[in-house]
Amino acid sequence: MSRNGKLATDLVQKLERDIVTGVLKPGDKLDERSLSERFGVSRTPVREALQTLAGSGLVATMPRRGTIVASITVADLIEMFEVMAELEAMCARLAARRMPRADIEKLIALGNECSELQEHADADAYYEANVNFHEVIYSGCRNSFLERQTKNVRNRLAPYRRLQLHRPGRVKKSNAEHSEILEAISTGDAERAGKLMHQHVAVQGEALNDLLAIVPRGYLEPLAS
Amino acid sequence: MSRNGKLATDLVQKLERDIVTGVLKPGDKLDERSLSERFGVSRTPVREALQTLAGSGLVATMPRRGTIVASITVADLIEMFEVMAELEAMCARLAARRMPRADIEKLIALGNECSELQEHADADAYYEANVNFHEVIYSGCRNSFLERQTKNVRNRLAPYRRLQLHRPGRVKKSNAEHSEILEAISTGDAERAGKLMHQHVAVQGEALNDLLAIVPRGYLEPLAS
DNA sequence: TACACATTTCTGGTATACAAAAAGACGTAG
DNA sequence: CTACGTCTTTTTGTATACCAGAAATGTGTA
Repeated sequence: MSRNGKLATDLVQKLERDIVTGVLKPGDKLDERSLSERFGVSRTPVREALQTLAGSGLVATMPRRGTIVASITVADLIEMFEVMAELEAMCARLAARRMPRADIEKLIALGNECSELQEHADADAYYEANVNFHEVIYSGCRNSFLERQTKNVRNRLAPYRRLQLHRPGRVKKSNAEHSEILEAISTGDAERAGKLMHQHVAVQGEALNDLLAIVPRGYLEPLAS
Repeated sequence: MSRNGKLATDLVQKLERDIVTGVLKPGDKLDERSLSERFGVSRTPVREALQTLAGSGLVATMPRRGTIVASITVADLIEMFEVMAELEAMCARLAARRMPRADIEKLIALGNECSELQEHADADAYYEANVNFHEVIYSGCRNSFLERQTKNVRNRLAPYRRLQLHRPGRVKKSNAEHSEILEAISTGDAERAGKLMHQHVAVQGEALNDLLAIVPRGYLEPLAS
């Protein structure tokens, strides 16, 4: 059975996908034995995978008490969105200065795809296209370290961010903002691109209250880190 | 023998300290068996510690080829400093808006300490005080997530950043910049604080060439990630 | 002398076994 | 009937044994 070659890495990717896509929800227990027999490997690579995921913040490990999919406090959520807005704004600023023409074309295409999907009110499909749109901008900043850093924070926020789109009217507004950002980038207006992206990503004021109101029980910790 | 309670965590902290303080240098091999007998534990916690450090980017693990203290490419170095400047700038902006009066007093004290140490040309002591100065600003941003994120990147850059201070005249200039930043923060001028901090941290133009010129052989990878 | 191939050795990856601590179940006492 | 304490069970943390793959070395041939 046991195929060679870095089983732990595979597990990390599979678990990461399950967490980011919402198959596994914040607070879910990740039992080592269950996982090991589910994936047909021993506990060792499972433990390594969990260790890695803990390092990137996607899961939380409490000594002697097991590991769960990371659930964060309201304070953490606010802080992380604050940082996320800044990171994405930086990506947008740099992208406006550095993104090659070919990628701008790609961005335009994805913008159009978002617009089309918006009509059909398919939240999941739109979410996918939306992710692609943002990723092209990450890539366009031509700073692979910033790109990795940004994706990491995004992944950690994914379970909560996904909820946003279910707010009525959010998809339409989001799409309009995409158009503005796209225009700023393609004209090379770095400052404007950054500012627009910051507003696009930041969750503040009433929008924050709305988000908090629809976060399911268990997604948030009562208190403590 | 084996004392209970999360040996791996201790190892992470010890190795992290050794890397950040320069006892272990980029490119140094981290042999699992040597480490395990040096610390008197089995390979299992050693592997977990290395896994964790790999997650935070301080060491690099090549499949079947062992792990070394992370050595990065010139391109990586430039990218990371670009992000670092932005993160510290964000800390400074937020600190200017949020830092409580008591912390500002602390910052003034540390600024003075830096000034005094500058006279004596003790690079290591100055480096220490300099770290403290910056950490008070991280803390002052009142965003613990941003604080952790910033410290993480700083740790990864530590082996290279330490080299900067050995450039003649750098300490004096750095200290002058601290004064300006301090003034901007204490007067609540967020934009100015951010801009000054960005310039303070960013390594660009001739300064970059100087830095690259004194990076020891082995600190940088020839190519590839 | 230089290069190619085989063998050996060393090191990392995986599995399993054991120990310790926490959670849960059960019984008894109040 | 409830509450507390003890025992069992479950699950994590650590150690050890085994396996596989890559680097190093040695040998033979061109």
